[in-house]
Amino acid sequence: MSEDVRTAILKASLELIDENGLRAFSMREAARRAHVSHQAPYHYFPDRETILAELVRNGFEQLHAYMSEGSSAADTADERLESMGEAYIRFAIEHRALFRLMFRDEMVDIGHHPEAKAAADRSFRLLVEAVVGSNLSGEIADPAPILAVWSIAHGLAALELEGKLQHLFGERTPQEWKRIFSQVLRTVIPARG
Amino acid sequence: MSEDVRTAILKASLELIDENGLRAFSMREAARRAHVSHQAPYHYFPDRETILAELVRNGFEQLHAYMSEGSSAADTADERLESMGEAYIRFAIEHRALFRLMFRDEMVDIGHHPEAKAAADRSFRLLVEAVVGSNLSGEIADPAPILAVWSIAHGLAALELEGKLQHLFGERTPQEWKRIFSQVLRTVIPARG
DNA sequence: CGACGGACTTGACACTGTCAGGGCGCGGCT
DNA sequence: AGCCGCGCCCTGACAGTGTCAAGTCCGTCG
Repeated sequence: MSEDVRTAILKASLELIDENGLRAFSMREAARRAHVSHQAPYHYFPDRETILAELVRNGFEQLHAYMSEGSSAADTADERLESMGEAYIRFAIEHRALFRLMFRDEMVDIGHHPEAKAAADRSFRLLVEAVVGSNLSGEIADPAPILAVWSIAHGLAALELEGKLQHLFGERTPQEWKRIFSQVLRTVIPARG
Repeated sequence: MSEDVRTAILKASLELIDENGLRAFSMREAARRAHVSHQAPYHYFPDRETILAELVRNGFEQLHAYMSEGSSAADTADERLESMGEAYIRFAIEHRALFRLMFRDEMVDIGHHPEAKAAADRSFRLLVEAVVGSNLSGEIADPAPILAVWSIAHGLAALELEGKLQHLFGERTPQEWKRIFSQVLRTVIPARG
């Protein structure tokens, strides 16, 4: 039965940051929403950070799903990259607070939470494979193309989330994000097709 | 005399986040370091966010100085972009906590702090001019090149700060960052020189 | 001299994360 | 049957936080 309480706390925590941003989360408020005492969460998580780490893990698993779904429908290698970049940005926009949490070292030090780290690594590997073009898991010969794709997708997502882009252009649909991403990418990786 | 207290509070606040990260800042601790009571800061700033907004403003002015200094020593347009990108990343690495603060919407909503916003806009314009190649202040015809440069520099900086890159490669000197940035950029903007 | 207002103080409130120390019910052992 | 232990959850306390309210001192001006 106790799994109910555990999942209720996680659910409440996610709702809090989803609805009102990262600052809206607190252990006591999450406990309140789960209809338990303010100490009940400590039975399942040693501290606040571990609750957030669990959200981060779920987040990276969702991101993985977004990206692999996006890329699976693509034919060429270029289309795969475009779809993955668009999926990355779409995930960030659809889960703003969670995305921020996933990339906030001081809130969740991923080195202390192996399961979250593993999920993050799986997402990273998906991206590497899409760039390198095979499921090779050995050394990375030239990191520049990977960095290019990742930093563009992450940079666009971060700047958009922090409100630095919408005074340049207003709201954007996922379709438009895909175009923007691939346009930026092509400004960079031209001789591929 | 009272300007002393004001600057002492700002100095203490910056030291706090510099030394121990964003979470280390609190009004009361800053007041303690400035040897004033916990309410003295309220005489100069209406609330916590406004103190941080002042740090953000100084931060963007520093970033502007980094970038203009970097680009002034360059001859070609390409070199200018490389130097500005390197300066952007170098600033982020040398002022980790401050850089994060500057791009954290929920900590400092820049829309509520016109001076901070103005400083941010000046930095942005510097980048635009370096990309477009003139001091034109009219419409932006094609945003893709600007987005490319900005998102790559910002993406690299953000991923590095959040510890996502050093397991790929270890520490990097500014020289190496310049090479990485221009390499990534050239993977993207090839036919320029 | 006395009122005033700027610069700063002490005190309080509700909120937070976390430590300490309970209680209650159920399973297993003697 | 009686007791013990333990999983599960609770109440209580503590130091820390941001901010509101009210007070004190002191120089300036009428």
